[in-house]
Formats: sequence, C-alpha cells, structure tokens
Amino acid sequence: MVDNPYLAHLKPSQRGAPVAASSTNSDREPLFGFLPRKVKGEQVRKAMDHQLNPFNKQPHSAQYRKILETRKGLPVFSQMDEFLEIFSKNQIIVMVGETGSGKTTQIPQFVAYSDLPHTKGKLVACTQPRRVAAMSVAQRVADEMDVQLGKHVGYSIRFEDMTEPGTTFLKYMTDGMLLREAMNDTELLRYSTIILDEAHERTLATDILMGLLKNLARRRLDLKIIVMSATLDAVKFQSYFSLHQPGEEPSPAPLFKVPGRTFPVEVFYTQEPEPDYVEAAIRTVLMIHRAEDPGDVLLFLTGEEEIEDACRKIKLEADDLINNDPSSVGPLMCVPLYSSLPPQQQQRIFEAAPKPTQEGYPPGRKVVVSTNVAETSLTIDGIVYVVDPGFSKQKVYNPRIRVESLLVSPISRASAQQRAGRAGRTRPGKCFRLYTEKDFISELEEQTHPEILRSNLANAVLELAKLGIKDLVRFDYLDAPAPETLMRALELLNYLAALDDEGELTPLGGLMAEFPLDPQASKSLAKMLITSPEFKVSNDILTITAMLSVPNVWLRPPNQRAAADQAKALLTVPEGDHLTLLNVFNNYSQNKSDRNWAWNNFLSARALAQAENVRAQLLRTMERSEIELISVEDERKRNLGIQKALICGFFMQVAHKEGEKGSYLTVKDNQVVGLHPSCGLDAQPEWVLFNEFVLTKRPYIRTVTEIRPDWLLEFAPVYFDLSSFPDGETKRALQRIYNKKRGLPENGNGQNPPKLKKQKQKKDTS
DNA sequence: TGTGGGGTG
Repeated sequence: MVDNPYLAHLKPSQRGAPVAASSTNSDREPLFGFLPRKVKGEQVRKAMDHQLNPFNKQPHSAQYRKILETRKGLPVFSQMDEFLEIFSKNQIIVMVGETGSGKTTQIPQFVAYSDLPHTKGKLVACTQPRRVAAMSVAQRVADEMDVQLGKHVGYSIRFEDMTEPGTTFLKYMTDGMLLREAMNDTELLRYSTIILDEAHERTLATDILMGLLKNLARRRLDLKIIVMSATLDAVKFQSYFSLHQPGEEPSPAPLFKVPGRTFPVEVFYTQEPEPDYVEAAIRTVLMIHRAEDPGDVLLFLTGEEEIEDACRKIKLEADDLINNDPSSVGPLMCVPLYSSLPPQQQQRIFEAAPKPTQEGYPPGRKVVVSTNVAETSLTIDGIVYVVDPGFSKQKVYNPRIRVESLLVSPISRASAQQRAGRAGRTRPGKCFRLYTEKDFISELEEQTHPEILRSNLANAVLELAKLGIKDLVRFDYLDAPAPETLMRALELLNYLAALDDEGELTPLGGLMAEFPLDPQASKSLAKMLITSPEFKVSNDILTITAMLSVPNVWLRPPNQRAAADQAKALLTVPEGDHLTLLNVFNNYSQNKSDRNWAWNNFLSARALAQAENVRAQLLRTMERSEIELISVEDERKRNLGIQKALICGFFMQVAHKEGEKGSYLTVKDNQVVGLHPSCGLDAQPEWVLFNEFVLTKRPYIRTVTEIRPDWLLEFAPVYFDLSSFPDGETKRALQRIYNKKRGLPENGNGQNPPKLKKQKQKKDTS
C-alpha cells in the first residue's frame, strides 16, 4: 500500500483503514485503493460512475453522465479489462483499432486511470499527425472527463500551448512537437506513458519517434509506450518493437485489438476512368444532392485552390437547381476544409446542414470539400456520402537533383478504405469512387509509401544529430531511407557546416537545430547571427526568414489580377524578391492601425500574422542565444548587407544566366531553369540567388535576388573552390571573376592558386 | 509567364 504514491498524502491511519472506514474514504476519494499500473477495469468503472470527479474533486455534471453512457457503447470500452491487464504487464503495446473503435479518445483516459500520472508529477502524451486532430480530440476528452480544456487535459501544438504545468496530466500533441521536445530532453522524463496515435500514417515525425522510443525504452524501464494504428500493418509494428530477452528468441510486442464500429458502406465505381476528376467530382456531388436520401457529403480533393474552386462551382450549380425547382431540391451548404484555413472557418464543418427553404420542402445538405485532413484525424458527424476521386498531394523527393516537390498522385488502397469508412460513422452510407474497380485492384498501391522514403532528410538528420544519434545510417528505422537520400542529407549538412567532416554536430549545427525551419533557412539565420556584426542586418534577415517560412503572402483573385499585380508592383524592390518580402513585412508593421491594409494591398493578412508569429518565435531563440538585433539606417548599405548575408546561407542555390532567352543554369547541378513569373526583378541579372526550385509546367526558380559573383568567392570559398568545380560555362564565368579579382591590389600579389580556403579579412567591397 | 497535402522553440 505504502508504495502507492497516491496514498502518500493520506494519514497513516487512512492507508490501512478497515473496510468500514475505507468505504467512507472511497466516498470522498474515487481513486481510493488504486495502485498505479495495477488498476483493474472494475475499479475504473466504479471511479467513472463516482459522484465526484477524481481529478478535480468536483461533483460530476449531468453532461458527464450523458457522455459516459455513450462512451460505454464504444467497442474499446467493453475491452477495458483486457487493455488494463496488457498495460499492467507490458512496457510496449501495439494496438489496432479500426475506425469507430474509440481508441483515440478512450485509450489515453484508460492509461490515465491506470498510470495515475498526476500522482507522480508526470504526463501521458498522445501524439497526432495533425494539429486539428490534437485540438479537437483534446476538447472532446476534456468534455468526457468533465474538466476544463487546458487544465487536466490539454493540447500542445506549434504556437499554442494549451496546458497548465503541474495540472495537465493528459496531453494531446502533434508528433512534430514531441520530436522537438525530445531534442531538449532526450530522456523525455516528463512523460510516464507515450502513445503514438495514427502510426499507420507513417509521417516522418512518427517514424523517427518510433526509432527513438524503441531505444529509449531500453534505458527508461519506467516508460510505457503504446503504438496505435488503424490498419492491419500491426505485425510489422509488433516485430519492430519485439522484446529481446537474453538467451531467448525475440518475441513480438503484444497486440491489443479492438474491432471498429461502423455501419456498412456501399462502394460504387465508375465504368470508365474519368478524364477530369474535379469535374466528375462536382457532377457526382450534385447527382447525390438531386437523387439521394438526406445525409451530408464529404468530397476529397487535393489542395486549397482546387477546393475553393470546386466549392464555388458546386454552390453556383446547386443554386441553379434550387431556383429551377425549389420543391424537389433542398438548400446546399458547401464548406471547404484544409489545414491553412483559419481555425474559425475550420469549425464550420461542424455546423448543421441548412433547414428546408419552407415547410414540407426537401431538407438541406452539407457538403464538406476537404484535403486528406478529413481522411483520418477528424470525424464529422452526419457524413453519409463520400466522393473519392482517388488522388492526394504527396511529397516526392529526387535525391539526384535534391528537389522535393508535391505531386498529385493516386492514393493507396488503405487510404481509399479509410475514405470510404468516413461514410459509415453514424449510419449506413455510400462511397462513390471516381475510378474503376479494376484500377482499384490492380493500379493502386496497397499502402501509402512512408514519408521517410519520400523526403529530403536534411532536417531529420540534423534533428537526430541533435538528439545524440551519430550513426544515422544504422539507426533502427522501421523503413530505412535510401542510402543516397541519407548521403545527400549528410553532404548538405556538411556543406552548411552543421556537421563536421567526421559527421559530428558542430556548435553551429546545434544552433541550427534550434530553429524550427529547414536547414537552409535555419543556416542562413544561424550563420547570420554569427556574422551579424559584419553585415549589421540581423533584424532584417530575421524578418526575411520568417516571411520565407510562411505560405505565400500575395493574393491574386481571378477577377482582379491586374489590380493585384499593380499593388504588388508598388511594394516590389527591384534588386530582389527577398528585399521585397522585407519591404512588405515592414509596411505591414507600420500600418498595423489600418485593419484593411493587407486586404487593400492584395496581401494575405493571415500569412502576414503568421510571419509575425514565426518572427517572434525566432526572436526568442535569438535572445536565448544572447544575439544582438541590428539594422542599419542607410537603405543601400542595408540591402547590400542583406544580399551578402543571404549568400552565407543560400550559396548552394545560385544560378547563372545562360544565353539571351532568360534561362539560367543552376550552379553545380546545371539544371536549366527560368525565373518564376512571380519574380519581381526588373532585369535579368547575370547571377542570382534563389529560395526554391519548383517544378510546375517548366522548372522555375522562385523568390530570387540579384547577387555579385565575387561575393560567392568571398563568402563561400569552400563551395566555390574552382579546382573542384565541374567544368562548364558557370566555372568559366567564375574563373573570369576570379582572375579579375586576383588582379585587384587587396587580393595580394596574384600568385595564389585559385583556392580560397580562408579569408583573412572580409572587406566591404561596396 | 503562375504555387503549399501535413508538421516543427
């Protein structure tokens, strides 16, 4: 009994109290007699039915009792005893719960009742791949536990920490957030149990966390880990997390399985492949609206633009239908859903379908047009029809040319099944697949490729290095990335001086890992911090970095393109897009009192607010590192300083003009690229630095700034060491610059070989 | 001549 810390606050006489006394104790104390991690289902159910809430000692509300009754109907609830027993006996559990099992809301609560984290000052964490999911599930569970969100139950996502230290013991969080935390506390000591939810989604962060936790479990025997997944790749997780007892064969991690509770969903396929899936999707939604019984519709499309466009068209067509025959067609409400939508508008998906236009007329219908966020993570009540064109945007990475891009690609069969399942949450439903059954069987991959196999791993490798994991090639991945991808990542980090030649994390690399940005961007920032006294532009680079890390700020409504372009021209700085971004942000800051400023200038107020947020976040990191914020008054000097500072971070993303048709060749890779049409440069400079390479109709470089080639030799001498430079026009151009530079008096006697290992003194060449 | 699925002290 005494080893139960929960009882430590009780008087000794109460601890071993006789039966009669203990019944009065349990009247006031719902968790009386609970032994951490040895709790039985019967005890939990009793505590749940208790008149007092064990966590805040308040009487349970009527709403609590109502929700509890529905919870008791969830499949996972009837297996509580089984779960608690497996939880008591094992350190690592793999759990499979199909859609509708209630795993995401119930398992963390069961764990809380058994683990009693609040009695030992610890937390139970449950990770989610998406922010919306972390927020909405936390709210739901707070309601279920009859506590205020942000108190005993909270969530933690970037920019928003809804937890109260010392009070919160159940925390939903994004997987990326837990990975960030692990960088500062590799032992994750705050947590007594970590639950990785939606593991089947195989996000980059979840995959790395699985590797870390597998390792950590050996060091921290008190840490319990639950890996939850919706589909049946459980065997893979089980063998990955298998137990190795000395002298025994490895035994797979125990499996806890809960059936789903869904209604049957009838699946329809098209007879022929659809040439235009957006058009076909709109047609199908309207067909449902005209001909099918009441019930809401969920349509999956691939991105913001496509979704907004489809919503407009559906609304227009539906209005036509209603105007033509109001007595046979009900009103239709069309709601978009994607992650970059403001949270308030995201909430609209939960609004009820519209009422009939007049009594006796057909009921209204809600149509949610969504990206993959609605595929798992988010449950929308009332969905009866799913329209699945079979596509989503997926990251693809080409390590040869080091380019990561988003490509509209066919989804996997597992994904298609998830989507269909969304139609059967509340009653039997229908799923319309806009592809043929033959394609479903023979063309779709069984599972979505794990993200770790489709990404540029530079960031992940840097994070792992910060976590103290040195042998990245032999890190225990569930699916090991291609060696070339790892090599490219290591090579990039070495060029950026984040890793030294032995692969050890440098102090600069450590600083870079602190910033929640891509290595390129964090490098430019970190390097700028170190060289800021020289360029005196840390304040400006900070702003530019923030602007580069948020979505596009320029709005260009289809019917006001000319006006938008005009507004943009007024803010454009001819030397380069980076300076333009700085100018936009500064103007935005100066016009904070004018609430319509962003709108009047065709700028996204939300993206600018986000940039402000990121800037503040980065500023805090700078302050922690005690680095000064500097800016120079003189605009010409400042712009030059910024251009030079940019080179320190982006020297690998430089292109040289080639011929007269406006095409450029990227340095070393020799890719032929064009300036993106959004580029604001007034001429076509010989040498440019770019933020990103995009592959759309043609290969483009986007966010481009003019530079001087001698700065490349000056600020990135190792990368631009001509003796190791591939032959070509770029090298010849650089050689000319070098020869010219060698003739200059400040560069010595002209006897140096073309190898600029170290610059003694960097002088302002302006 | 025209873009971002999801995530990050």
